Amino acid sequence: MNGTAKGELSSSLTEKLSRGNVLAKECPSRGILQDVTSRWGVLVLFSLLDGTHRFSELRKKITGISEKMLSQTLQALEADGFVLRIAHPVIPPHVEYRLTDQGGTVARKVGDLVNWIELNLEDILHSQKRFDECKARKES
Amino acid sequence: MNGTAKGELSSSLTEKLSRGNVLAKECPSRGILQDVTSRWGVLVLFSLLDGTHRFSELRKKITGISEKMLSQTLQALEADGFVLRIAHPVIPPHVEYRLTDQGGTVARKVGDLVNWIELNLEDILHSQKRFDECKARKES
DNA sequence: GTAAGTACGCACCTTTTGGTAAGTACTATT
DNA sequence: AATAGTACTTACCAAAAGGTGCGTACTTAC
Repeated sequence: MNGTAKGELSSSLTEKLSRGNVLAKECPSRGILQDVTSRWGVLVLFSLLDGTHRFSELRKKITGISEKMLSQTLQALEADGFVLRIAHPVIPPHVEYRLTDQGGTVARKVGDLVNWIELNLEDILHSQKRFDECKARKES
Repeated sequence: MNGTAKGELSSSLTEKLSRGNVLAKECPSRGILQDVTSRWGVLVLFSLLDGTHRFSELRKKITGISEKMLSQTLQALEADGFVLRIAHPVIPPHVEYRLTDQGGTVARKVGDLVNWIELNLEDILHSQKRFDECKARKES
């Protein structure tokens, strides 16, 4: 019921420099969020957490990603300033990708989430099964 | 070069109970991750961080979401055990949504990411502008 | 000389996601 | 008596995401 959307931080600190608001339809923060949380964006950030990788290394590491999607998401993350692209002018081409400082920060947050899901996977899968069975019973 | 993918945790702890691996194509953790990081999933979790909400409250809070998408993502999050749905058997219908314990944990991680992006939005937008200008110069 | 690897871009097509509008069943308000 | 609100679902359509295969330009290994 006060001016700020969430009670956690007081507006004096929060609104100093124009802060984004993802809950607002037109806010550009939604776009950034999508780059970071997109299907492949998450996995690329997560992969880059353990250091510099070449294009082909990422392709092998992230099973199932296509070249098109890999280059597309790398470009989006580069544009946002989360990933640094270093091209060595040699033949055959040699390009390296690594996280920027900002990228490291987001990647660690994303990695946190990913790790938690990986660890709690069994639990979650059980929940899903229970939910599905419950629904099936009601439909019969 | 050891058995585990990431060096952070030793395999003895990590692999005790079958842990997921998002980097593997067939791993069900990818599906869960998508529920959580989907366009609307993120925003629903984030919104529920400050307490129980009714359907129509969420709809108003998350600007731009359609009823269809809201109910769809709520159901996915409920199935995963992140959101609890409490239906009061009255007319007109009264349904409340809140985070489960597990849901609270993921939502806090998601919220962390969202807050960071909101706070650093200006910076990121500058990066994007620089990147676009750079690209435009090369194309001309 | 043929194949493979490097890091992509492009065109075409399919799949998934998401929006719109309508309907439901009932009540409370005007 | 008509309208709005509650929490949805369903059918239909548009838009976005994503996959496949091909091409590039050049080198190294077989």
